[in-house]
Amino acid sequence: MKNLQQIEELKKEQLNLSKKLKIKDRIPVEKIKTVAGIDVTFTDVWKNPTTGIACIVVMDVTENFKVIETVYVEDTVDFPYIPTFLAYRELPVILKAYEKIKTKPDAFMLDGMGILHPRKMGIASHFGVITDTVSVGCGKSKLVGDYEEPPNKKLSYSPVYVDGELRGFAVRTKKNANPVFVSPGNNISVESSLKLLIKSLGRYKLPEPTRTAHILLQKYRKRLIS
DNA sequence: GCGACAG
DNA sequence: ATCTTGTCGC
Repeated sequence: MKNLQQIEELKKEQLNLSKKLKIKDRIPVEKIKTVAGIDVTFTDVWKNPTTGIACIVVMDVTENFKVIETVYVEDTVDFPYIPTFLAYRELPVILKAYEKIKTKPDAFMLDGMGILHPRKMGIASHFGVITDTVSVGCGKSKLVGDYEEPPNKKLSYSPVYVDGELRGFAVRTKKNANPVFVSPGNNISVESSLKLLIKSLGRYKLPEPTRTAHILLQKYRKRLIS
């Protein structure tokens, strides 16, 4: 567990980091070619501490999602999952993987939220601020915000608001599938985060970069524990 | 006071 | 997040 004092400290840290956010385009989405998908899994999710495994897959979204580079990193993780503090659990191992990649992708796509977070510091934003990169968060479920269910039609979407402010979109990436939630991590606008998500979509519900990272991790994990 | 709550 | 194959329904 974790004591209340420490949580309050981390909240302050998130608020401080949020001051460094740049929610505007560093590069037009039209010029983005390479997108890195980032995901994390654990050998034992119920245990603490446990071993976390991070995977980063760099791919060219303009060349049929051709994979350019893949890296994996294992590391001990000793921080529980606490809603709104996901970064403190998963970011350390992710940063190790980040240091390992040799190519410099135009943008990063993470599993989870960007500024669609109570303090605008979802894991994608935290990552983007720490590394000063273009990042986007795309999660399978909502953490915070108000929105209306988008129509059941491929690529329909609806805005998600927090404190009356537009923070992201609920996007129906596939017909008959629940919407995903996209928001800027850092160095990109809310509208462009939606454009990049759409640009990163293949024939599945989840964007290819994170979907691929997730699949590769499942295989890596099975090989590791078996 | 009660419910909600990324992975 | 993970345990797990086939099966039902839009």
